[in-house]
Amino acid sequence: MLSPYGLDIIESCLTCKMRVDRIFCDLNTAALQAFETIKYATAYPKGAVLFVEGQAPRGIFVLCKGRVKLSICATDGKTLILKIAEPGEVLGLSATVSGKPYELTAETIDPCQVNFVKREDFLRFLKDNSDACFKVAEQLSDKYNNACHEVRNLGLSHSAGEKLAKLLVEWSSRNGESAKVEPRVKLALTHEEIAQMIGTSRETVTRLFADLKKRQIVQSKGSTLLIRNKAALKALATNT
Amino acid sequence: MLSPYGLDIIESCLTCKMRVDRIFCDLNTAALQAFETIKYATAYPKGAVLFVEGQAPRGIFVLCKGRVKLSICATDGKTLILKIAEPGEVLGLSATVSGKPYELTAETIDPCQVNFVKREDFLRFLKDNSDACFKVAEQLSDKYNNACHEVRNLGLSHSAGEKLAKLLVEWSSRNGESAKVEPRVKLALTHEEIAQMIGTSRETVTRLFADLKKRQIVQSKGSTLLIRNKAALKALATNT
DNA sequence: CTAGTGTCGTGATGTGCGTCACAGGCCTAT
DNA sequence: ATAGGCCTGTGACGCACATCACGACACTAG
Repeated sequence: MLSPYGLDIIESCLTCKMRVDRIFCDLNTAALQAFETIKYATAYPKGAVLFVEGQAPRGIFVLCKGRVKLSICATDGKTLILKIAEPGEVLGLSATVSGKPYELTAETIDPCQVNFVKREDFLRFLKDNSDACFKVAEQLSDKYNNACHEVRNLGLSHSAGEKLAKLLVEWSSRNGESAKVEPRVKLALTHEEIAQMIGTSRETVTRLFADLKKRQIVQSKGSTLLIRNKAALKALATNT
Repeated sequence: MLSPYGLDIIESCLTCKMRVDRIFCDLNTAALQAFETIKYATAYPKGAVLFVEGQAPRGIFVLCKGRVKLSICATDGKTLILKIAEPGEVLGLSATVSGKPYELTAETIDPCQVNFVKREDFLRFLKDNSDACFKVAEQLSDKYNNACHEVRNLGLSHSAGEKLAKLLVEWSSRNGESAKVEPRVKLALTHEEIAQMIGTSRETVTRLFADLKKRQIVQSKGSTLLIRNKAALKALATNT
């Protein structure tokens, strides 16, 4: 089946291939079937907003395909991107559990497929499935962990360069850490967005990249970034 | 009973007076009794370290009395205080659930009474008590919420003054928001510690306070701080 | 009483980076 | 081909804040 946005739709969580270590995808069959009955499989185009920071929680969004940008935003429009969510992640979980407003804004940056579950349905589901409930706790722990890292990176860095180096190190180690080939990072974001991830200005990011290139630490090749000297990058990430 | 540190010990969670809206204190009796059997009631002097960031999780610490400073720390010794935990809070929860290392360091700043529960015992308890499991999810959501606020404050402020104002507004609204009396804040922390809470230097905090006093926005009276002009403070907290 | 330690207050100095301003490159639309 | 978007690159300028380096209290210990 093809969605309106040119996406192969994953029909059912029961047959979803990405079950390994995905939340809600490795539950027992009974729970999965219960989940099937309450979820709404939906598709979004690129640039769609799943929820906005401050809204009352409508429910959870299980991301099956595509990436979603999670950000917070100040009154003056200044934006901070917290993370780019990948398939398998559950969005809006903590707000849905606690009943407090969504803490962040979620916006698709690819065409996305999403399973939505209404809050009441989801809470009932949790009450009935203690396994799922425990999984939720685990997932929330992960999110908390993530947020702590974010705080650490933002709060304990001495310079913008350090933050950028940290980000690049993190990205490059996510994309398969094979010691042999030169690590490379797909730059899917603009300088503006990178700036928003490390809490600095676009111009500073541009300048920092220029500096890294001049010092032979990285080298850009189209839209991918080769990391020529990972040791130096790591030094920048911890030092200064 | 009196502890080694001059503390009245709360003997049992079954009779604990602070049950209202405290996690684990408003469970059903069966669950509470199960909890009783696995918890270790312990007491710590001021300055004791409950756990250190990076340690493998030993278990959870339910804070019953006293305050605990939660912080993260960079390799160079720079420290960021995330929050001061109050009685009723569960510390080390997310690490214990996920099995990942503690994200922060917890250090008592008062003599404290704490109920400790070993990780294996706690996980077993959660499997057997789905109510408790749900409460844990709620508590984790709260923590996540908190962390998001921290990120917002650190990442979206334009100046140190703005961050300090935010902190003061938050403190003053916690201490009973009675519109009539002039709001006041008990300054239980040194300038150094306040600096660590907003990610700036001690000298900057001192200068900011001097400035606030000169502008008649606050006024210090011993170790408490009167807020003479809350509107102006709030303006500083959002503006600039 | 004096020495020692922790906290606060304040000046001088340097710099990282935010901001403004503009120029050039690439892509789509018409 | 031309125009109008986005994006990247660079220079100039100024200021907020870190850092260093003091001196002044307050409090405890001996």
